[in-house]
Amino acid sequence: MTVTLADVAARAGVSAATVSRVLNSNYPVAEATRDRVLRAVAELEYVANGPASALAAATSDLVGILVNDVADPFFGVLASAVQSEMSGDGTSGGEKLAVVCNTGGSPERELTYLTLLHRQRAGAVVLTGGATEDPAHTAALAARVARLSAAGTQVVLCGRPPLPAGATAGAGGSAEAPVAGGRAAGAASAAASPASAADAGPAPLTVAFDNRGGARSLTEHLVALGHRRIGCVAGPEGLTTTRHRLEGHRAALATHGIEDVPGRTVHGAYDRASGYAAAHELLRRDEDLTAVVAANDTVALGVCAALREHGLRVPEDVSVAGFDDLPFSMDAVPALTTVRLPLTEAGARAGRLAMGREPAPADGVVLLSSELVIRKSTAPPYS
Amino acid sequence: MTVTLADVAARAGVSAATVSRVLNSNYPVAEATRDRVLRAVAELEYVANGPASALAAATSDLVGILVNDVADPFFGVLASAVQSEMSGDGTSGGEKLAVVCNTGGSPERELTYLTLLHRQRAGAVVLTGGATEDPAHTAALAARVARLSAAGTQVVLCGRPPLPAGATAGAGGSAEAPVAGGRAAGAASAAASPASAADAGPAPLTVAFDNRGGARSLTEHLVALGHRRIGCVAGPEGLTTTRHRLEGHRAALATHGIEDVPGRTVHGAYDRASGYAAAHELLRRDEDLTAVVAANDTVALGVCAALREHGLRVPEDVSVAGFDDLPFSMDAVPALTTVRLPLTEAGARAGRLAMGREPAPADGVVLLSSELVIRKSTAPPYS
DNA sequence: TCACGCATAGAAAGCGCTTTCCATCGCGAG
DNA sequence: CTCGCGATGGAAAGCGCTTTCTATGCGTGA
Repeated sequence: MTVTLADVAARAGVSAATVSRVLNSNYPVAEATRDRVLRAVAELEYVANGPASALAAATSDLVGILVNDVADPFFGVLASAVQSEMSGDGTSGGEKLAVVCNTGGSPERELTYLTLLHRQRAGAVVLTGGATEDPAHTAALAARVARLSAAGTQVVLCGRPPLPAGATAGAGGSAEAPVAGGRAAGAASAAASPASAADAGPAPLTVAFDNRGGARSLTEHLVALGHRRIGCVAGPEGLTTTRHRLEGHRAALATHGIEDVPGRTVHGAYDRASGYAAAHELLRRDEDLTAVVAANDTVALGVCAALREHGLRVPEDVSVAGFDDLPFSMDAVPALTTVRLPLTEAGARAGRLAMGREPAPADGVVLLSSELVIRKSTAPPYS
Repeated sequence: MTVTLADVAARAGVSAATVSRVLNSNYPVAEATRDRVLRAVAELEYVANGPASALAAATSDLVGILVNDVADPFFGVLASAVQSEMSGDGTSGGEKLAVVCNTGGSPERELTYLTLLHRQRAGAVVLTGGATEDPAHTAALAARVARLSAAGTQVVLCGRPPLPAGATAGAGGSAEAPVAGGRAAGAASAAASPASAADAGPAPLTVAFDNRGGARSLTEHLVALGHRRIGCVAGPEGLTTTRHRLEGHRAALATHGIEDVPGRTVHGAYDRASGYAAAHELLRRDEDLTAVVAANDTVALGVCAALREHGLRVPEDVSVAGFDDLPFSMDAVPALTTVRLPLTEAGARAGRLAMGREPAPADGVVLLSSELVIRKSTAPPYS
């Protein structure tokens, strides 16, 4: 079988306890003994049994990161930043296994992964990805998060809004135990309630982007250039991010007394195909748009492609603006005007917060501001 | 504390053994009993302790995926495919926690993660990322992989060549136990050697790309168009992928009797900045290049940017070809001519192989062929 | 010189689960 | 009517590690 602690102990001529102490270096061990143990470990090529350690110590060195899709640059960059921060970047010796989980944007898989991470007794979890506004899912999510917290796991939401305060405590009890009848039920819940208050554990933290402000400044940039007929390819309906960006866009319009024509807004997914389709639809409804703000950079690329097919030049005929400032945006032709979200900073801070390497803000929320990046895809209309 | 198996058992009025059997459904349990247990589980919101299960069952439901950088689309797409295949895609109930680990391209971190995964007793590991040709690292890697295999973990290499056959067995013993002296040493190794032969476990499998063939067809495409002065921005030196692509390129040149001028090849990293710098360098050396083949699509983007700065149009003045056919390549302007690597298929097959859902080929290697994709960035010279 | 305290290391009790025996029950066969 | 067997469920032994509690050996002050 595999080499165990006992084997190492035997080889080094010490007890298992001593080996454990050497490896976890949290107890005084004489130099000579330590050397002997370390040598035995090397000779035997001993690799500790993680599950056993986790069981005994009641905590594992696993930390999780949930993303919608690693293949999407937005999440890729975010995940990369979070991970390098969480796994200690190889610097500190405290090796954590930072793992990223792909939810594929599915709320169910999100819950599943949260449970799986809970099951693994992960030490921390960073949750990114679109937050749906579906109350049922929000409640279920809040309940899961509350349970993770209760188990001592630090949860950090990144790039999404904080969980509704009430839901955290409320949903767990009501939504999750539909079959509360039975003989022991009364006693159990009576015992559980006070405990849950005490066991609340680390409160969930949040690192969010100022989507509203970013969208607003983007549209204002367009308005400042002279655009009045601005199309909007918004993200999927029912996502807070979508709503916030749309609100920012509308706020800018309102500020400048521009009518918000409903037909000029089309919803779609955060991918190129949606942008392509949406742009065609927008053009079908109104041939005279002079600008289009897209849900994000990827969508903007699709919009540009559709525009080109219509024989329209960007930005001479139609200006196009993206969002996120993904890596490829500066290389697009024309280079995309967009709103830069501090993805790397967000990921890093979320990671640090999760690992307790950065003090949590009083209200538990870090709001990161965005920055308008003006490049070549926007210009005055009719130029 | 947390709810344990025993709590559920008590609540359901059965023994812990029964609860375990219900949850792992691998033993006949009467319908009524099962219902009672399931209800208790729901009421108590029981979440099994993964480490404990893993310890008792001597296997965890963790499966790992190693990549260089999730923020890089190449790995993002690959990881996404592997993961959706490994985590059962939500279809089968056998929930695995498929986790992706970012090595950042560092051989050390690669080894570290392998050890960490071993420590967690991962059920399977898919290893992607550039394979260095450094013998020391290759040996160390082979040794780690051998140990994982010995522990029963199925290892699958994806998008990289198979491990050298000899190294797998050889390196473990010689490279890893430098301090073999000591009283118990003789006995231990005597016992270990026969065991390691028996414990060999599942042999590592490989899913590789035909980099050589792809590069060759790409350069031949250029030659067929009439190009003779072809620059080459190769990947980092010391990587097998780099070497294979370069060999393919040179083979094509040789076939058509075109001299392989050393100065026309420049090495760089797999990123945009390298492509940009390399193109400038290439132009400095030879103003009259009519085409450039890049290490991959991302690099090609950088090459295009540099060319543009030189006032050269693509493809009218200089043709540019990429490699990989990443998602953004079709949207580039001009759309990139490139070699499509079946990333998704590779990831999916690697995932299936790792999970034992697909029979392993006799020689343990699956070679996926590439496909030349001709788009707008290549054209006849001087046109 | 002797007791006392400190620095080390060992013994052993679990951590929560899986799984191998066994015990029990109910039933049809002899 | 009794015996044996299949179908269920329980008891208990670990899995490999951490950690408390305890024992030992030594140096030191009185």
